[in-house]
Amino acid sequence: MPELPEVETVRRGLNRLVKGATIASIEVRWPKIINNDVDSFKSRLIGQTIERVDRRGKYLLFRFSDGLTMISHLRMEGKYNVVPANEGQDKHTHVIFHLTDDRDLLYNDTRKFGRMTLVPTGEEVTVAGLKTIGPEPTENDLTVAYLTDIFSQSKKMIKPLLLDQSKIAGIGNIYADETLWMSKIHPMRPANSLTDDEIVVLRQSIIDEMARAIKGHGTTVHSFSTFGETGKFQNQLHVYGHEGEPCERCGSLIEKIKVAQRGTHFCPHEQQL
DNA sequence: CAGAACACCTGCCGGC
DNA sequence: TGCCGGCAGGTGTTCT
Repeated sequence: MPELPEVETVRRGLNRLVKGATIASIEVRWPKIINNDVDSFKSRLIGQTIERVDRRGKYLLFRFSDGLTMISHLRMEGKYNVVPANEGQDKHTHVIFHLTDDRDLLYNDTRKFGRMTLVPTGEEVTVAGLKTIGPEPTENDLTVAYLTDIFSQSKKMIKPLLLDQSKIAGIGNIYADETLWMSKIHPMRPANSLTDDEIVVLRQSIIDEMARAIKGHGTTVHSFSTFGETGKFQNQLHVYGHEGEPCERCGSLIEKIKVAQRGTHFCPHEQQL
């Protein structure tokens, strides 16, 4: 469920469903998901109440009553579900938070890539990933001056740069392709070759696209739903998953290539090197 | 230090 | 049908 809009959708769902809930006990079936010592992770959380869930980039931050924060990253396939006690588990359920109100908060993850880390609130910044995370893709945080600065200092291709979480938080493979298409910029353009105008357009595309995707409850690729809410944003994608189909603006066929090991979709007519 | 390659996992799809 | 390679919305580590 991975990019920023999907994580934000999960965050809102969690706040709706488990804010104020208290942990009765915890089962960990795949210990590698927990970055802490598993016994200490469990014992410190038992009896704690979820005060709220925050987000930074693609990281969820569960704020607990006793000054603890559980950092949760879903990576490729992590999902949360809230179910009646002892229901809804399957072979991909790896962590179960039994709540005191006869419900369970389940963490499911087909590929087991997701990770959870428990830290004292305020020490999030010591965790790899959050240590170096860049600004949120919002009007206030992502300034033209900042982008101009980081782009001018890098010869790297623009697409892998957009995916670099230490430069901008929250962009993933889908929205990188979508925002480059909207900005008519080839994914392999060196970052320092972008003109001032292109930077302004790309910045606005990123900010607007993230906001639109959040409004649409994110993109659902494998027909999974989040707390009963299926993201609808996949209906608004222009290039991702549309290889071989005509570009909506010019009719040229969308191509799929590999850029820095990632599948990359673009319009060869409007996005030129 | 930047950048690339690889590691971590499972499921699904297409080709033979 | 079965096996095999390749691919998937991500990031942390290790090696140049």
